Amino acid sequence: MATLLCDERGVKLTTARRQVLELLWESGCPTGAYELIEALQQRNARPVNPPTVYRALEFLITQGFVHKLESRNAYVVCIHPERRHACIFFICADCGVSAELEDERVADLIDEDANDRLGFHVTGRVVEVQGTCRQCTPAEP
Amino acid sequence: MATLLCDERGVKLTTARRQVLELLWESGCPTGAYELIEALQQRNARPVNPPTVYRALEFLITQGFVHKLESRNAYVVCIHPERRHACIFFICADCGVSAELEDERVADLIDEDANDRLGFHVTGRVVEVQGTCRQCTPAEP
DNA sequence: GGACGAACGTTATAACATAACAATACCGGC
DNA sequence: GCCGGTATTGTTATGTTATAACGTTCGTCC
Repeated sequence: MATLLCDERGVKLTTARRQVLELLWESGCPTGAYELIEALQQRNARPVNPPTVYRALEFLITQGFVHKLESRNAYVVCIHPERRHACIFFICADCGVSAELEDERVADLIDEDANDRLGFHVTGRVVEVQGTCRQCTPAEP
Repeated sequence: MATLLCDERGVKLTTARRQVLELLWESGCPTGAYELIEALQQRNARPVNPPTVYRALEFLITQGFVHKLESRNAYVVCIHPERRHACIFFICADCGVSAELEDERVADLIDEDANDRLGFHVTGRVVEVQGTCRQCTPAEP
């Protein structure tokens, strides 16, 4: 699917980029750059230097295939890369899994605050929520 | 003021902690830990190692006197440390200044999403907005 | 004044990220 | 084909942010 989107957009999903994206899909949760470097190293059976992975990540983020979780210094695949969106990340402190949710209302409130109260021109938003996911929260009595 | 709050809470605002807080007040904008190390070094005319500043920051954050801007790896004083609050940071990409705003509605929406859609138990929120502040935004015609 | 815990000093290193430049691959026109 | 320009990758080095581990000091309580 990323392949299709890249074709449409006239950009190239090269081997390195595709592999990093695959690794993030397989991982299923936020993953650090150096974990990716190691995984890529193993997959290709040869040394991989940081810039390789960081460049791939930069590309994938620009294309909207991957998000960076600022509060974790970790990277995670985007669940709907086909369109721009205002998303919120819920990151479980226990199991490490992150859930991505779209909520325009939050973005709208933020933009409203920015405009009305500060005269601030918004270009990007980071909304990350810490806590514990359903699986890791003991059931209520 | 921080002194008073610390007394009330039975915790100590030691010299190192007070100095870091002062430096952040004087700086007036988000400041990196290593900038603080350097500034503290100058102020005290002797070497300061990272743990000194990081420990002070940890304390100040715990007490609510300082926030960490995750998207910047920078630290900034809190404008109302006397109570817990749900705040949003607006960070100017141009001049680097950050504005802190309180908006319960955003926090409520996030908690609502967490509860209703994910069964996620929220313990903390990071809401940081990138953009340009009023001063740095050219006036509209 | 000794036991205890909190804070601090010191050294080393872990973890995250980018600069700079050389080498190579890809792709259009000729 | 092959040339030239551009995008991408390789490589080396280094910059930046943060913490581990352990010993020392300091204040306080009995």
